[in-house]
Amino acid sequence: MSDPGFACCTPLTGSAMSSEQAEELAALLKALADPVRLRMVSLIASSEAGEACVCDLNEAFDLTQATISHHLKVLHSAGILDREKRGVWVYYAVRPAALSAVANVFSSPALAGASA
Amino acid sequence: MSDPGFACCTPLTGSAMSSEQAEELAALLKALADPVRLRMVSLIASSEAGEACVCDLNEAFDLTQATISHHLKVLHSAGILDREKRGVWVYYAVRPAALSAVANVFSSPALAGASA
DNA sequence: GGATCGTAATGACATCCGTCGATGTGATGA
DNA sequence: TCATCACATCGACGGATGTCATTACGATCC
Repeated sequence: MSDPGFACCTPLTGSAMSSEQAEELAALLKALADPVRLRMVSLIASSEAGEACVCDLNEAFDLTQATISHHLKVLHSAGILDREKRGVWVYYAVRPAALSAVANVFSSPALAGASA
Repeated sequence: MSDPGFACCTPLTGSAMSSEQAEELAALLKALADPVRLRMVSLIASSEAGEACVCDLNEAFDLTQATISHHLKVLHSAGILDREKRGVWVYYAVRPAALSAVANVFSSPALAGASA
């Protein structure tokens, strides 16, 4: 198609990121790409015990309890939050590995190209 | 309402992340939370010159040129890609600051809680 | 100047996502 | 046992998003 006989620009190294890896990372980012969920993770992570129960989050946001629960489920399903039921209350805690995985991807020289 | 008379769990430190900051970061993450766009950024960043023209990306993905252009526009609008027209072709280059900003947020102790 | 190529913009469509109200469920306490 | 509390789930609605076909624009070449 069009076959100009020469490359229009420098060739890409090709390795880059596999489709599979991109889908995985995209799922993780999609779970984080929401202001409410971002603040949820931030709140939980910055809490003293590193965890928070749903009742606190319910008061921290101007949203319905159903919506809060929905967002927590999204974050839990993505592997970003751990869920633990203690007595009547349910506590959520951030899984540091998930967040550091994101940090690693975007601080890698292949993507950031800063240190190169 | 309900006034239980005692906190059901440990209090949150409160500072965490502002709504404004959360919206900004969410916009950035939303632009990245797509497998195609993730691979685009990866391809561009891992190219020899750190940039790529649309024609290359057109061949790298099994998508319409219009869709490719759309994704590039999203990434450019989010401040992730720089756009430069040289002759007939348009070159896109990653803006390292945008990616390192994401890396910084998710490697900060307030969010990752790893070093605490 | 006209034809052709590379890219962007537009409009349409299907699907996904955030939010809500209502309901369900399990544990606690009177 | 029954009422209440904490949380999850369901169904629905409006808006955002990914994709395409088509059109428009600017640069290059003959």
